[in-house]
Amino acid sequence: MSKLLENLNAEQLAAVTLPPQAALILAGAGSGKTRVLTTRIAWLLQTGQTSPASLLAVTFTNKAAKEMLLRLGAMLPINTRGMWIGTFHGLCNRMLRAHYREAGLPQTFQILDTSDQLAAIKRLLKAMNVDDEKFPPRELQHFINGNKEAGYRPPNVEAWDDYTRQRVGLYAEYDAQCQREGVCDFPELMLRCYELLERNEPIRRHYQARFRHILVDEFQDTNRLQYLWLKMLAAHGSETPAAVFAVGDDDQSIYGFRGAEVGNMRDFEGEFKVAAVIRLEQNYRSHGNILDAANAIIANNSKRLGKNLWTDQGSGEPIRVYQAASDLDEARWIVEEIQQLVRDGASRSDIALLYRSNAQSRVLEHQLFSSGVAYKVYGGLRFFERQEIKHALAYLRLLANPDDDTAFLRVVNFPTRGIGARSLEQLQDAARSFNTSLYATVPHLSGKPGVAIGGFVRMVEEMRHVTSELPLYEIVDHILDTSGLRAHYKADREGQERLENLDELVSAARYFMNEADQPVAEGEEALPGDPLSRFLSHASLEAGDHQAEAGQDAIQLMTVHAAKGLEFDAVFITGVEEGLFPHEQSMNDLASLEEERRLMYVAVTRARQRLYLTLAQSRMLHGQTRYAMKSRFFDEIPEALLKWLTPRVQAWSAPSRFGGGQNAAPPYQNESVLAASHRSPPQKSRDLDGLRIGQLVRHARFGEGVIVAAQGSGEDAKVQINFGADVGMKLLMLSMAKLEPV
DNA sequence: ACGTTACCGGTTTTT
DNA sequence: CCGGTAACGT
Repeated sequence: MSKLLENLNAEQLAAVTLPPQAALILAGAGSGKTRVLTTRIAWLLQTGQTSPASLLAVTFTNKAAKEMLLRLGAMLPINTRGMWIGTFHGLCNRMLRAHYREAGLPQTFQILDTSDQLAAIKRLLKAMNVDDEKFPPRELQHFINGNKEAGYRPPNVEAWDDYTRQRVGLYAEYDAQCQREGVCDFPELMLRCYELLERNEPIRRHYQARFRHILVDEFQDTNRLQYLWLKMLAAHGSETPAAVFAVGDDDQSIYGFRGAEVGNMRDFEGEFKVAAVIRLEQNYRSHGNILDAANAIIANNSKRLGKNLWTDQGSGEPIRVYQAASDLDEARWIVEEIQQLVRDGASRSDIALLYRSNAQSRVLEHQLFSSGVAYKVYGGLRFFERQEIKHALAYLRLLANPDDDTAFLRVVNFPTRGIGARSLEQLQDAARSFNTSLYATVPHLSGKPGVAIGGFVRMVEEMRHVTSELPLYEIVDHILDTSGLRAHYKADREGQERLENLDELVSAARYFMNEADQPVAEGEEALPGDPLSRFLSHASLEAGDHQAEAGQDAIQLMTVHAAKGLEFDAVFITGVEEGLFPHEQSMNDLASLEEERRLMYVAVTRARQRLYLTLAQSRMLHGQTRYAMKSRFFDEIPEALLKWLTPRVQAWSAPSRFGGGQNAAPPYQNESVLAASHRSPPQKSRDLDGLRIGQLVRHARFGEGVIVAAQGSGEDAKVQINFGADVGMKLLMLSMAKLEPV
């Protein structure tokens, strides 16, 4: 046991060894959060305070759950298989499969991912003849999910206006459709599970008596429904509540936009009567200057639970700032800097390029590519989301649950088998009048459509018959051939990769049987459901890696959101500009501005040794050049921590070019401690009082603005300046206006 | 049934 | 600017 607790600092030790009671651990970035969580579990088990079966640990992502299991397995000689450690949705799915009857679901209910759900909503609107201009499917999806995640069924939604009442009606229709088809969307898994516990006393009592310790990771990301679910499962308010051990960081709450409620932390502290909040503030990741900057930034937020990171590693290097003339120059400079770092011995995979929005990656990628620097972009299409994989899964879904209309429509005519829109319309009308699923309606269909679609149904029936006794991977292999999917992609000269992915699906099924879903050993708890249903759940709940093909040593490109939880030796935060970071759609109200600030805090705290902040004075966005001012976050970092690598700009502006046009980007000098690059000065140059296009200036009356264009020369020189939303665009005489470069 | 063209819209994202 | 979708034409 002592070995387990070795090398923990005082706060970590206190957290790990807390008595069984509600606990809130405020774990700052890089403070050993995962370590505390897993050591806590190991300690509870090793000291015999609890058994693997009476413990539940919940995370947000599969990655985090896997990590926890892995580390736990390394700490203790126990079999972690069968333990209730997983994501919120994964655990709910497990419970619903075990009690599908009580939950009012078919045994083989299928899970709709976000795009399936959208398709289902579109189909509903069409069937009900609802104008999708008035009720945009995406908006409706957001409405439905938002309500589910707040715990509201249609009757509970407060609808004061007509429009909302109509949307509530559609919400109800949508739920009815899902029920008819035997499918659950993601929030439905949570809500249905919550209601199961709420309404079924024996089941509720069973789990409440069973789980004596509940551990929650990333508590700041929980939504209202997840909070209620935890409260229910923990038998909050009863004589014998479970001990909930919640770990989180309010300063890293960056998912408010998708329903996360940081307020849950405060509520938890109050409602669960947390005796002592433990703060993990010692950071083992970053050098002092980086932490000082992070602390200084986040200190500007109100409503914090309060926390200050510190390190004993020393201040380290200053934070390097580079202000480029354009997004292209920014990218170029970064790539040069990276090449220098690599020459100095840095490993590419320890360098990250972070950005606020995905659109920014394009220029960076282009520059990396043309310089021959290996890089990896995170956040693309995932394996189980690929078109060909979704098609194959749709056949499998029909085998498991023929009432799944989403799956039916996806493949009834793919590969093409002469079933057109008109036939399907007829089928959908008939299904509506019979109130049966499409599949079940087919036998009632007469005429030519009946024959064509009947053929499809017979094919699926045949598949089901032939595969009924086969192991999972052979089922998958079989449907790929019988459905004609393989043949289809084989005939397509661009289908090679898709074919390979289909083969990969067979491998995934084989792997799933062998590894992820082994038959249970003696005394272990069996996972509910048949192998096929389990595999399909797995595919929906764990859509696969974010196309990060491992192996090659490459620069890591990702959004700041995607970087949460990761760390790198060197981090470049790019596009640190007003309007981009903070994003313009989040600059205007305090709550979202504070989320942007937390995002910046997350970004900064990713760096171990070296942090770069870069920005560009002009940037191509949505097809037009935009000029931005430096981000307000710069003003929140003590000047002494920053090292500006951009020298004071000397105006190198030729009148002929100054007026805009193709070559409006002003030349500049570049002087980096690391990568001194030499660019030839322009042929014609002229000092315009230290001003140039893209330059940020201050005007006595109008405040700060950006020079957008200029015209004329000498006495007649005029500059056009954008002073932001309040003042707007101004054309000023250069000789009259007193402009100060900022 | 499938290809072409016109339009729109455009943070962040896991399950 | 660029991708995704919808409507249109063959």
